Amino acid sequence: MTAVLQTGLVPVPRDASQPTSPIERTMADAILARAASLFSNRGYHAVGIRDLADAVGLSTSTLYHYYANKQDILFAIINNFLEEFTRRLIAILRETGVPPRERLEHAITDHVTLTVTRSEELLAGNPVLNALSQEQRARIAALRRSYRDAVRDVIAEGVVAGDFHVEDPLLTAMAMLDMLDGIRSWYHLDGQLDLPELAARYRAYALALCRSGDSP
Amino acid sequence: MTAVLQTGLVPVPRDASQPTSPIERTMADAILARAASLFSNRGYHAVGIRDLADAVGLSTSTLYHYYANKQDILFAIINNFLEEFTRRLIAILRETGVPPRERLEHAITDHVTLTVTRSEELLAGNPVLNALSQEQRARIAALRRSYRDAVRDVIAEGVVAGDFHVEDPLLTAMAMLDMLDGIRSWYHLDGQLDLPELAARYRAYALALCRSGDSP
DNA sequence: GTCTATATTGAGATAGAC
DNA sequence: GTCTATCTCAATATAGAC
Repeated sequence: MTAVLQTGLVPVPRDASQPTSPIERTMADAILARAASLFSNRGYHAVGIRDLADAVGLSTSTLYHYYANKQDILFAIINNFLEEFTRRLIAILRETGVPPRERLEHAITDHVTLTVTRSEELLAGNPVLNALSQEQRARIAALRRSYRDAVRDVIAEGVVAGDFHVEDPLLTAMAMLDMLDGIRSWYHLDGQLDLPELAARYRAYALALCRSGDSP
Repeated sequence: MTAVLQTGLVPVPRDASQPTSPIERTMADAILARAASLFSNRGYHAVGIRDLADAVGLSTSTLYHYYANKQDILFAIINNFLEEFTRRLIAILRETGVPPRERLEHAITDHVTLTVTRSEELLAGNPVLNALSQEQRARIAALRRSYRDAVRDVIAEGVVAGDFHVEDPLLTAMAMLDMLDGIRSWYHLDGQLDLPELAARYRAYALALCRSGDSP
């Protein structure tokens, strides 16, 4: 089988002085996209190099032209997504001139939306991380930690502002993120609950957590 | 190496008319215990049959005397734990003569405690489930569903009693369980937060979720 | 950049004796 | 019930030509 992806994806011949040619960039990205889909549906270990090659219409050797090994493909998927995710969410959480409560609500909305719309790239569940190298895991952990801390900070600011009441903003942040991360394991777009409604419910849940110190 | 586990584990010679002899029961359980530990620490796929055999001091052949394959060992661990877990938790959630709110609080306490004290057996994270057969997955899913529904019911009862205020008790239950399940991925007993305190915090979070319909 | 063909390893599982 | 020895096969990865 010839490379089915190549056909529509080569836009224009381009300057070859760049380290990575446009077509290679595109192909590399296509590999990631297909791999994300397969890993997400069948699980990382259940997907072989041959499955990946078939899915993009390449031979296994050619796959190795783009990525050194299967592990690197997994890492690229997780890291690419998490970099974008973290950057976006932290920007929201730290937006100046917006009260903490609103920043948190925006963040929840975005988090839920990204979780639902890009669930295939969301492979950062603990068990697959075992397949990564120590350095790779450390990188992922650092990204997640920076996001978690940003959530903690916005909660703490809300407490200072008198809007929130919690004992331990970090623990509250972790509970909140676990709650949000769980969505990916059961939510399907074709269900009864549409995305805006889902996000609205989770905004309410998140705010409730931020006021868990209120009740007796 | 001889079977290190055998020594202390054979209590008394017993009637052999039973399908499973006492020693076999004990050995089978010992295999599960070691396997749970290995799977939990290194991940199911990263642990080989030989690792398992070494850990219990048996040859691989002898392992296959107790379990038909690796998959069945995984299933036995998950299913045994989840059966006990579900039975206990549902009993708490349905205790008669106790108001919904208290039942929920007891359940959270037990859930958190079991999560922390028996984390090795808690392998029911989505990715490993892929390694099971369809029937096995269905069994696990049924157990989890029955627990989830019991939580939903106690929330709904609390709403009727006027103690809780939520739009959708099922969704609230799912958010709550995801929040609780997340604990296992980051909590370690040697941390600053001890178990009673952790449980107390999560009781407060759970109650807050049950009143998420209060706030504006 | 892509292929065909193949090397290599390590896994799960089994045979058959004791 | 337990062992030693081995089978079988699939998976990752590579060699080398085009």
